[in-house]
Amino acid sequence: MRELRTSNFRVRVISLVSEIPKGRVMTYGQIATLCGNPRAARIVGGIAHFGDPDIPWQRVVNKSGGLARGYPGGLNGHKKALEAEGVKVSREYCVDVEKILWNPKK
DNA sequence: CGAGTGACCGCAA
DNA sequence: ATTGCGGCCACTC
Repeated sequence: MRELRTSNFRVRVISLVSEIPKGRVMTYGQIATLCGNPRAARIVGGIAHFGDPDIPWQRVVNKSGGLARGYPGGLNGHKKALEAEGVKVSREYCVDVEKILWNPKK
């Protein structure tokens, strides 16, 4: 079933991130890995930067649990967005990734 | 079609 | 412990 290669990767990432429940976050590396490309973590961020208004990219953080660098508004905007979702963000823009890391397979 | 860029990750000094 | 560099794949222009 690889006929839909129309940016299959992008569709996969979007679908995955789009299914992240409120109060939970995922790391770029994990998303990329679940997508089938553990080295495509950059692509995930790239797709987010290009635009996908239907996707809560705010729930996507890096492996360090830190917020994205190029988020519109800065880390403070991203932090606010996560807190609005019920995610506890440290003042250093770090989330309890070990606590709220969401696993779709589970 | 080709080239450049990127919201990352991992390792090395 | 901290900082710097490269690599990888996909997306856009």
